[in-house]
Amino acid sequence: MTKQLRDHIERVVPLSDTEFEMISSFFSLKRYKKHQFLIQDGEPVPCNFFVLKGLLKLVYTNDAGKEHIVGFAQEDWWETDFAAYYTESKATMSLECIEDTEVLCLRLIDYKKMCAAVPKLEHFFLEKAYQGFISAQQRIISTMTVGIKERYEQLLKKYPTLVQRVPKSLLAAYLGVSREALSRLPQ
Amino acid sequence: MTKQLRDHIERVVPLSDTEFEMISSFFSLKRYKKHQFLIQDGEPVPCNFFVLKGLLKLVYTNDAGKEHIVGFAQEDWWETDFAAYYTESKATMSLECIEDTEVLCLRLIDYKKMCAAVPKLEHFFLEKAYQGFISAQQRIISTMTVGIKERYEQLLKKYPTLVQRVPKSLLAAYLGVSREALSRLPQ
DNA sequence: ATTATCGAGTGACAAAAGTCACATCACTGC
DNA sequence: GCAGTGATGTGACTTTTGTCACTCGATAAT
Repeated sequence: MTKQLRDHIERVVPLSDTEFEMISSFFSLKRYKKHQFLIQDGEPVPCNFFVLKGLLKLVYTNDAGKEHIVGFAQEDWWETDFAAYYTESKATMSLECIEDTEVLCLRLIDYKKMCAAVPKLEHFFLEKAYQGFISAQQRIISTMTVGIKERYEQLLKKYPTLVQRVPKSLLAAYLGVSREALSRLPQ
Repeated sequence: MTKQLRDHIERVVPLSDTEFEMISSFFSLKRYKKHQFLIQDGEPVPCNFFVLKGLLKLVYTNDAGKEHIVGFAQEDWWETDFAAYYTESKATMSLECIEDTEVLCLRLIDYKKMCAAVPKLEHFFLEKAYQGFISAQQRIISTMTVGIKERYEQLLKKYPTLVQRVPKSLLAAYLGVSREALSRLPQ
């Protein structure tokens, strides 16, 4: 069951059986249906979520009520409103299922206990944080430097499987353009 | 001299005198003049830089030769082409002085040795990485959800001192718009 | 089976921003 | 002092993108 999580962590830091037993005791499994919310804008953020199966969207809704996709999360990805999670404040985004989804939930208290119990996990999360930072910075650069068509092509190249699971209207909301603009791309 | 670095680190993790002595032995002080490059696009990235005094710009230049500002760095900020630094590959960006600048340089090998010698530093860098990720994500949201005027106002509010030290043409290149568009904002 | 709903494409028009050209002002270096 | 450079603002025009309205086809719900 949680072999998936163990494999995921061990791609960065090796674990003994007892270490992983300890780790897995801090997570809880939850199942959500399509259209259900894991995080509601304006409410506390209960967990950081590790996706076992399914697909999520992290959505920021502006004052005008327009939805912008901050990120997607498919199998083996972590997702949450990280700023709110880590500072224990209210969510500014929502996290919603695009498909029926199974996640492992990690509360902030348990994250801290877990890192205290197995210190090498801080190294794992450091690697994840570096990856997240690099990805975010590359997305900023992509937005600034290339047109819609190339951004869409970069997305196709980087996440080919994800693109096929997500409607184009949501991809447009992720790329920061209207669905019409994305629809009008040559080819 | 390096009290500045110690204070900076101790805002996250407390250090003994011997720990800090160890830490400071891994850094080297360098001075650069306005217009000098700390990182050249296409070359290896020697260091992660901690700014003691001065002001830097991290620049991505696209195929058309247009410059885009990925970030600025003033006193007590860390800056480098992180993706290239951490993976020991060639830089895709340049890091250049906007003012005469003093930095503490940390090579990747020394970063690793230092973290091995003083493990709690991984926690410090984890905090920095989380901050960097959150900032980058908020910048993405800002770009997607609000117009130029509000982005500029958010920048003013978040980094009031920095804005005064940087020409508006560079701020425009940071915000992702032409300098004319920024210049034409009402008020 | 027949309504709804959703995803997707398209035309017409408006709004926003980019590009190019030019003018001004402050500062630097000789 | 004076020429050169860089920062800034502005007008004119073009290009891109957003918005609104409509259509079509596939899928889901009853």
